[in-house]
Amino acid sequence: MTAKQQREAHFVDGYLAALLAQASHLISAEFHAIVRQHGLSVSEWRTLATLSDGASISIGRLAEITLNKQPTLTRLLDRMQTRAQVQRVPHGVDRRITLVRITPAGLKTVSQLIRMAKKHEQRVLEPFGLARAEQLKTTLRRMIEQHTPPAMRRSATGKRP
Amino acid sequence: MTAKQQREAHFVDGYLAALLAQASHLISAEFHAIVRQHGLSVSEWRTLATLSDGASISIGRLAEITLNKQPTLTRLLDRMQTRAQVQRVPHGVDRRITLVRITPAGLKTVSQLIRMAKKHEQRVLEPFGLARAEQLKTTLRRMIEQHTPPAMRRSATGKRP
DNA sequence: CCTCAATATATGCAAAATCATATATCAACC
DNA sequence: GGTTGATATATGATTTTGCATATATTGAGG
Repeated sequence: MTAKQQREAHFVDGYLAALLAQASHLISAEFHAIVRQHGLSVSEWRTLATLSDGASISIGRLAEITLNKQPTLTRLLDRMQTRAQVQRVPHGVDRRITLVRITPAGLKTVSQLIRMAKKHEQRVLEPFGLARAEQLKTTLRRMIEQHTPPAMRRSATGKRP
Repeated sequence: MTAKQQREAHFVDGYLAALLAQASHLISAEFHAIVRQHGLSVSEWRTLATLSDGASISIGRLAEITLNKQPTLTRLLDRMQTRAQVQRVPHGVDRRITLVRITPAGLKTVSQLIRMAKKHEQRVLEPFGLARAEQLKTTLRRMIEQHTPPAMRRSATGKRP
């Protein structure tokens, strides 16, 4: 071991981006096993969870929330539409926009999963206590807000399609 | 808006896994733009950063750290080996294991990036202050530890190849 | 109106990821 | 030392991703 490595732990061990990615990956992986059992991919689960409140939302905005590139999501939606989990709905005012909404079938699938996700989250956060858990979420939310590019803030929720 | 949605914010807005994924994605995305400019994909950057301390490490372990599936990493390493950024090295004792180590060329590329990554991290954490930043990292580390499956703990560091 | 830059989604195609499984090796047991 | 189950990596076949770009629509100016 070199002198440098004695003074300082290995780069990746303390690097925030690496910690965030690892934590996100590990926490999600546990639940994603369940998601797969219900016949959904991770992106499909994120998509249905995002749409679970029943609101219509543009494809572009949906891509941002579900962390997909737009062409990827377009094709994902094609597949989900085939399985009747989501529907494309034209935007009433701006015809460039295609809105997406969940179908009853999709909602049925995702409702179960959301209940399980909440339980899983509780188990994950339990050892930290409520205060620390809230603090973590607050910090993450602040970080998200600070690093959301301005172009992304114009939300296309499509309340009036 | 239904009664339920009045009482309680939309599921994904408060869901820990979603917050972690969003934060991880946004923070990383900023730096990944720089990574791309240096001709590396995100997985390649993670791989080189992990190997940057010069130690040899098994392909399986490397896949865990870089959040890749094993077949994906095998093919990624093929490409990186072609570009002489990494080398495969046989394990001296267990011939099932193939160790990977960084080459001088790979190290040169990644060293620059690591310096920039550290500066980027500083900028990200600055608004939170040192105490809160450390607290965040501590919480993430605890979470990672608690959720690392036992099978993953047997580290194949390959100190004596 | 007409043009033109900006925006939103879709698509062709090449590259990459992934599942299932093959191959090779090890370790424990008889 | 031969058999068997476990472990580590590679590979074939297929699906998915994503870059670059096409298509469609809007909005602002002239």
